[in-house]
Amino acid sequence: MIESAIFKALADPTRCAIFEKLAAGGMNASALRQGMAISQPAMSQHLSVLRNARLVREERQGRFVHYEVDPEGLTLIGGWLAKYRAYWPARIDDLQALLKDMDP
Amino acid sequence: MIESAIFKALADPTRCAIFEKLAAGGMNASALRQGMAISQPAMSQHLSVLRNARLVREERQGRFVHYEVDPEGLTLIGGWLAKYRAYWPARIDDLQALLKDMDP
DNA sequence: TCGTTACATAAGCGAACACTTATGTGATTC
DNA sequence: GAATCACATAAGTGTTCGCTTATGTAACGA
Repeated sequence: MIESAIFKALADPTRCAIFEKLAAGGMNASALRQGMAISQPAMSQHLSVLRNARLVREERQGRFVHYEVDPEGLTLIGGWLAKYRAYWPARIDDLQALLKDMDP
Repeated sequence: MIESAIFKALADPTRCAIFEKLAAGGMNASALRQGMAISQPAMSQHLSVLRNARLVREERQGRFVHYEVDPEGLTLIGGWLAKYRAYWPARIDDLQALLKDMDP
């Protein structure tokens, strides 16, 4: 099942934090480690999982690798969520308000 | 981290399938097992995980327990997704169209 | 009350997971 | 071309996960 793969990628708190950090701005793997008690191989493995889930994408920049949020993963989750819109609460308006609040 | 808990609940393909089945209509645990090669304790454990993640809620009906989708979990995912709306693709309109398509 | 039904919980086991240390690979600098 | 830096990969290990069988509990019917 494809959908469970992307959820599995987000099932780990460390990967959630990495993704959240990247959402605040793309950066390379070393910069990501700053302030996170995590080894270099662990970070590399987490990024690999996030990349396979299409939550993150990479771009070689010399000897650095720039990582950033891949909108594709978020779209996949959005699509999954949309399948169950019938069960969204009446508070869906609240959610839309939240969406507006999140606008830059 | 709270958000990773709900993703962990959906990280298992079997639980994904259970949730999807419940989304098509609430039913009891025995009915859920129909057509799914899964033992009774396994089903019970999966439902427990989904319930703790607020993806599913239960209601005692005699000696049956009726399970149904809990909108709360979907709202939590929606809230998580909303945090990263800045990274939603320009195709967000496509998603909204998809949302409309999903309307009953 | 006795048996059955519907479900939950306990305990144990193999597989997957997240981490570690060690090593490999590719790009820059000297 | 040698050393170094940024990162990936390999191999090993403790923990977690999802399953199993066995047992417990609550509700119903005879």
